[in-house]
Amino acid sequence: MARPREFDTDAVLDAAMCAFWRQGYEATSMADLVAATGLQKGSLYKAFSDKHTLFIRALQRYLEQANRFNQQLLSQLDAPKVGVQHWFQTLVESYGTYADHRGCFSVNCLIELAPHDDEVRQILAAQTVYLRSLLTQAIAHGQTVGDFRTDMEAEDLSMMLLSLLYGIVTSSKGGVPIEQLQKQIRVAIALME
Amino acid sequence: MARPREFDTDAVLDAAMCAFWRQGYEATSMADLVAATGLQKGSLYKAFSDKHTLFIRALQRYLEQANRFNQQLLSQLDAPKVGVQHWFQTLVESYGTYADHRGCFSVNCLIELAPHDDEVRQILAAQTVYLRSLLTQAIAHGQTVGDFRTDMEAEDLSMMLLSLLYGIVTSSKGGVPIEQLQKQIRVAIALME
DNA sequence: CATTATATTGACCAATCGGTCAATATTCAC
DNA sequence: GTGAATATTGACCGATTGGTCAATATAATG
Repeated sequence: MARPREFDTDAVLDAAMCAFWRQGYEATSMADLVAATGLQKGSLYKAFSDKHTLFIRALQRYLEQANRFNQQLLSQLDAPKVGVQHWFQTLVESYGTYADHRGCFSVNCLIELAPHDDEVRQILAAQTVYLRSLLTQAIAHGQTVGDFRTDMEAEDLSMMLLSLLYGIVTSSKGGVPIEQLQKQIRVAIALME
Repeated sequence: MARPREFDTDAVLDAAMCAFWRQGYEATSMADLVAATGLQKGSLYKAFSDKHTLFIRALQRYLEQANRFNQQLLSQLDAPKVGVQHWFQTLVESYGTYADHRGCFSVNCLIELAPHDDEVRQILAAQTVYLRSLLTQAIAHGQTVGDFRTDMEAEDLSMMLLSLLYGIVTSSKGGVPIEQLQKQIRVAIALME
């Protein structure tokens, strides 16, 4: 018995996510978001309360999509080493080939917001725990089938691999060519054999 | 034959650097810089032209100081493995224990500015080249004395180690405890033996 | 002391910031 | 069609943004 929404919430969140992803939180103005989403300012505020809430919603949507990918590529692998390497390569190829060098949204948020934004920090901490559990499981499985060295704990190897991922996507923001990024993955995987 | 400066340029640059380091470029206003440096707005503009120029000067000063440290700890090591590990640990201990989680200024700049600020990107690219050369040299030396494995190129190992450093300081911004960061260094060094 | 040259100061500026809201439009239930 | 409920619109707001500048102060030179 009321007027229905004219826009698709998910599409609007995707557009906002893209803007925040490329420019960061502070550098993205409400005017940018109006342009990116196609909504009027008032509609944005009516639907999402304020800039920060809209940002959190966009971040959460990003993580949901990322985790669908992570879960798909890291769970129940027949060939853990190849699987982990493929997951890593695919991520870096995706993040490292955007012409606008937008990098990884999670890493961008860690750097720009985590130190002073409790909500963002908490969301990203939970994300790290989840991703690490997927990665640790894959590596531990790989150790049982001889894919990875067993003189180191799977927990420690997964932590290192995750930090390396963060570092590689950081390098990519400075314009390091994709071939150099890919080579680092091969080196890291080789060190874990 | 004219009135002399009342302030010390380096001290002002240090104060500005600290503000940019903690809050990022966009989130630091000229009002913040006035408060941090103790100068009046007009004096800041007279001495440094504009916000961006001031930022570049602060970044350059940061890199000079960082490279004095890097050069001191990575050149002509009698015990390359211990030396590299010590350099790494000292950096991470420093970056990972600031109460404000400011992280590494270079990494912050890579994430926030490198994609759309040519000057910053160029400065950081040169910095990466320099730091990598120091690190590669130390590792190559270590290979000749049996400290590091020789089945991998020193170039590749140094690249990986540098990315790992970037990743570890990124993790530190999310509040990962220092012990976990230090453990990653030990694991990485062990993998290189 | 007068001149020259630069430094300091703080009032001032247009533009933009995030955010609000009254007016209008649109839908469904009756 | 009427009324209730929500959506959309864009003008509007005070605060803050980066930046300017005329007035004043301070030094070295002659």
